[in-house]
Amino acid sequence: MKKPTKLTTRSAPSAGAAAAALGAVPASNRTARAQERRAAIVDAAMEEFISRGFAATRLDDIAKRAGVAKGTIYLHFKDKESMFEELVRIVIVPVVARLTALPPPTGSVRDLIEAFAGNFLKEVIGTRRGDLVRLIVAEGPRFPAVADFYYREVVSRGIAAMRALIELGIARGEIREKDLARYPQIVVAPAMIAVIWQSLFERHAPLDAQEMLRVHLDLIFGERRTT
Amino acid sequence: MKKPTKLTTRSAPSAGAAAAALGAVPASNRTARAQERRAAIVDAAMEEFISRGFAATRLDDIAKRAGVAKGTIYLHFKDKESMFEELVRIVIVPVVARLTALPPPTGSVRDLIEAFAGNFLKEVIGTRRGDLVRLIVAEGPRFPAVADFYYREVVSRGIAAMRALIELGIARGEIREKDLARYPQIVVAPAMIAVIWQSLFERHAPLDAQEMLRVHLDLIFGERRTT
Amino acid sequence: MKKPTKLTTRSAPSAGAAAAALGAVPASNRTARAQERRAAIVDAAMEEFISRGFAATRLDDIAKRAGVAKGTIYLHFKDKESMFEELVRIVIVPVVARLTALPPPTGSVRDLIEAFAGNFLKEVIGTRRGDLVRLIVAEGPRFPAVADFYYREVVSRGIAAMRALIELGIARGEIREKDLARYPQIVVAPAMIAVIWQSLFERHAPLDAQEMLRVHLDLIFGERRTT
Amino acid sequence: MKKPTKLTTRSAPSAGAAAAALGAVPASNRTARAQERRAAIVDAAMEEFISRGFAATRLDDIAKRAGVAKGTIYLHFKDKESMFEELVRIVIVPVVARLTALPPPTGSVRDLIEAFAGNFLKEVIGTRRGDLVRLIVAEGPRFPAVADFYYREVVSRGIAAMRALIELGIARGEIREKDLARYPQIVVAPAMIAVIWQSLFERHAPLDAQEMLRVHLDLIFGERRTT
DNA sequence: TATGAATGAGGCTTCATTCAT
DNA sequence: TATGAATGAAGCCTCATTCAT
Repeated sequence: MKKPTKLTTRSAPSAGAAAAALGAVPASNRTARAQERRAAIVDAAMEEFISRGFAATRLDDIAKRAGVAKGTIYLHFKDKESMFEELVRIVIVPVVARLTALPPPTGSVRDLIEAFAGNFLKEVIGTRRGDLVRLIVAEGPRFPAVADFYYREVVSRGIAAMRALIELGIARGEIREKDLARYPQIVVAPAMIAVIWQSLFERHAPLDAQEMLRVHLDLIFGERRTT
Repeated sequence: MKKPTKLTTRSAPSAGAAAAALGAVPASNRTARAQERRAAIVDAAMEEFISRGFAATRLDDIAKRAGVAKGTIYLHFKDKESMFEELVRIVIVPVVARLTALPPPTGSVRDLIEAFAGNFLKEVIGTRRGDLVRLIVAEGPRFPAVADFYYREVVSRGIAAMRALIELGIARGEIREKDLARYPQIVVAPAMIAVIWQSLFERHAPLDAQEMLRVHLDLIFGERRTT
Repeated sequence: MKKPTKLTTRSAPSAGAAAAALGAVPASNRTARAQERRAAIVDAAMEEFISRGFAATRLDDIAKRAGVAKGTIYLHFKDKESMFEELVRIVIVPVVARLTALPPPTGSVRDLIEAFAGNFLKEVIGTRRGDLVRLIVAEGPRFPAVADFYYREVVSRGIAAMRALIELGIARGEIREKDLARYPQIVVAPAMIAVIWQSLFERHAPLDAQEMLRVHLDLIFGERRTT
Repeated sequence: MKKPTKLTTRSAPSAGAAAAALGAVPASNRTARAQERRAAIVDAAMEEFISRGFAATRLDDIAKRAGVAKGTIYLHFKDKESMFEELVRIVIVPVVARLTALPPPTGSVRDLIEAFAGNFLKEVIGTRRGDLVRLIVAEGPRFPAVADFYYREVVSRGIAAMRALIELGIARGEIREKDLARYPQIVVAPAMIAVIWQSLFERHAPLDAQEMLRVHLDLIFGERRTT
């Protein structure tokens, strides 16, 4: 992070106290407003970057969508490039946090992976977050910092976690293919493909991602016996 | 840059040869030169678009790299957009043509798919053609014409061909998972992931795509018995 | 150049005054400045378009002359074409407004027309407004919108007004030639010719427009008896 | 004239003789062809300059319309500017020549002027030549050479001739208004206005130029008694 | 802090002119 | 002579960034 968030800084005593006295927000109005604006900018920027790519996105449009003046953006971000880089962090960090704080692994490995797939299906594929993945694929080469961050925070962790699951699956005899632990990418691949497919080819040929992932899990774990 | 480029070379050997191969006649020098130039522009544009994306690529740079004047580009392409769209066609069409004219399918389905994977490995993953795939993923949403073309010429055909192979594999008993024929994407997914991985994360964690694809095929066909 | 121009002046007195006259409020300095700039651009553009014609005029030169940056022009006008079209409106509207609010028609028809000719002489012939007329003649065919506007606001009204005067003159017995009311253009023609003559042939043979118009009126009304 | 016409120069002896032997043209084929091309270029250029103005006319379009290659134009004209200047000369000279060699002035002055007006009506108003006049009005200020030439060859002569006629008319008692001789422009003005009107406002309000000119002559000569 | 008018570098594109064939 | 591909200067316009209010 290049810029510390202003959350706990500079709470204007007078104005802040007044606001507190009125019983609205605990934090100073000043700061609260600023945070709202910042969030609005982040949301708007996300939207624009996703639908136009980095280079084709205009700060004017971001400002308009966020309901702020163009100059305001520069109160929160150094410039367009670092805005983009911070953006990816800002959006991804909470997602990673949530995934890291996963429920304790109980039940079969297939159940675990299925649960994970279910989440992914609901929260990523076909959503704005899915488009973010495509955006990173698109801009990664021109933004090494973004690629680095994404690899470090998401990919490497995801791969590691998946590898652990696979090894567990192998140990428990749920997974037959022992080499799979060396390439957790294989397990994740169809989910990624689904993300990309929705962005590019949905209108050519809709893809039932859920069913595809099920078939893929059947391939890995063997067909599920009807319980 | 993975491949050395023809920065200021005037007679691009490969392109020149290709052009010469097309016309039976010695071809008036005039025309031959024009073809060379066009090829040089195509190569240069490819390179630039891949490494910077559509919007961030400057025609000036393409011209410089191709060793022609800026205006010359406009003798061959209407504008930047249609250059990009034509480019994708120009590069992809011969690839599709080559793949369409495949050798007669003999041997086991696994052998066939393995052969195909081998080709893909050699000709796409980690090459400029692979980068082109990433470029299409990146720019597709802003270039419907490109996405359409790519779906029509590459994706739909690839999926159809793969489906046929899978069905053959099922019929012959090589493939157990019957639902696989409904989602040929699953078979292709790791190859696509490999393409993207090379573009984005190679320097973070090199991926042995060949071995990964082998493991994936083992997953589908069962482990190969040592011959 | 017939009139000295406000090359790099920042506060164009006349324009500024005009702007101030419009808004009752002291008008935030911001807005006032913007209006000044706009006026400066309009003046500069007028000057350039008149002396070079539409196609040969460079926005760079307009900006330089107006003392603003190139981009500033685009805060006020969509593009070069619509700037030109708006310009004609901007300059002509107040003139028409002034003429429409004419003094009550008293005295002889000849006096009226003479008064009108006097105004025309002072305010149009040999002035920048006269050059504008020539500019419209020059660019009209390529700017139908301009020709339309000019016909609607100036020509058709002028012809109608002149026809009314002629009919009055005929009714009062001041004008003998009855068919003149069918072609008010005849009455106006020498004035127009004077405008064009000043633009093109002044240096070859100066034309005493005032005297010419007098002779023309003598032709129409008969020679004036020495009062 | 900056470039001597190639009419009598360089008649390739051999080819020329051969052509002559065949009995076709007396001049060499070479030269004849060149002249044809030159004429085609002149026609095409006229057309384009008239409909687009100098700056907006592209040599490409002239070449296309003339059926020659772009380079060929440069074999006949030094550059775009001098082409334009020569063009005006080329087109106007024969017209002037024809008018200079007028029929011997017989009959009344009114008849003479009426005859002239008739010619003007037929040959100028509403024709390409009329548009040429508008073109000169449009481009004159930027092409002093053109304005000079036009003044010298057409305007001054026309004015002089008209003045002579007016004086004759006054001497013969046909024209009452004696001062008219000082401003022959007055006599010509409606004809010029008609030219401009046709170019600009024909679609808004068609003008019966013939009738207007008749009324104008009535104004000058008094209404014609029915013969 | 917030604004948005102003800036001007930089990109795309056009087109007069050249020159090898 | 004639061609037209090639050139590159120059123009229009956009948009990230600044800064006075």
